[in-house]
Amino acid sequence: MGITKSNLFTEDQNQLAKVAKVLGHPARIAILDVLLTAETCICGDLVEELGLAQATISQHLRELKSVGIIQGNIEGKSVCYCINPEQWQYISHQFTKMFQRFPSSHSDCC
Amino acid sequence: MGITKSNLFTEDQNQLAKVAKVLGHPARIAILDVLLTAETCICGDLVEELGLAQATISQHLRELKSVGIIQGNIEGKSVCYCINPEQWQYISHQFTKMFQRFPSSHSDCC
DNA sequence: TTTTATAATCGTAATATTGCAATATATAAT
DNA sequence: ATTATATATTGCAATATTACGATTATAAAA
Repeated sequence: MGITKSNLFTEDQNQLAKVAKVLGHPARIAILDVLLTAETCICGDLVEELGLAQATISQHLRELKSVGIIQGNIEGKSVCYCINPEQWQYISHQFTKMFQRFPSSHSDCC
Repeated sequence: MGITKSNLFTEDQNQLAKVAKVLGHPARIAILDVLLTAETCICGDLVEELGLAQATISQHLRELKSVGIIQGNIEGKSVCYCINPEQWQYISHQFTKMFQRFPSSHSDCC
């Protein structure tokens, strides 16, 4: 086994899970933290900021790009990464929609 | 390797990533969907609703419980699962806080 | 007590993820 | 053209996850 049975679930469920999975690593949250904090877009300084090898950072960046939440633009011999505004909003909305389905005024159930 | 270097990151980053990781599987999103939809708390009907084996569902439930987002109460010989209101709110707030750090009126950067 | 029903746990195979060194690629500088 | 710098990709070892059959634990029912 070891393979997720995506066919059992809806498109929405698979998509939300995929984004959550990408957010499910502290290095990737840390990368987003850096991109959110820096007023200007940070490039490969990420390798110095976080204490991971260059190859590892590059891999995490690729995963973040895979769900479109960040984008990278080549700038000379380095690459400038930043949040992708549209996709950030979209993903934010998807999570918010789910969280809001549970009324905040809900007493304990079973 | 294969082991996440949690020591490199902040407590907040590790915690948010941990919750996101738990949400990062469609079966677990589907379980939350069921719990959000059912007006009353659903128990092991989850096994029938989703098409996964009982052992697999039980494992996913344990992971959801591990971050406190759901709770299970023994009811006779079955177990009633439901959303944990306080933790749901807390987790919702953590995600919202992160998403709101990026101003919605942000033009493309680099 | 024995049986039945429900859910958790154990053991295990298949697959995925994490991390890094080494290498490849691409652009800038000399 | 050669060298230096920055990033991506490849290959691989260690570890984690997914899924399920088999077993165990618990409690209701007979």
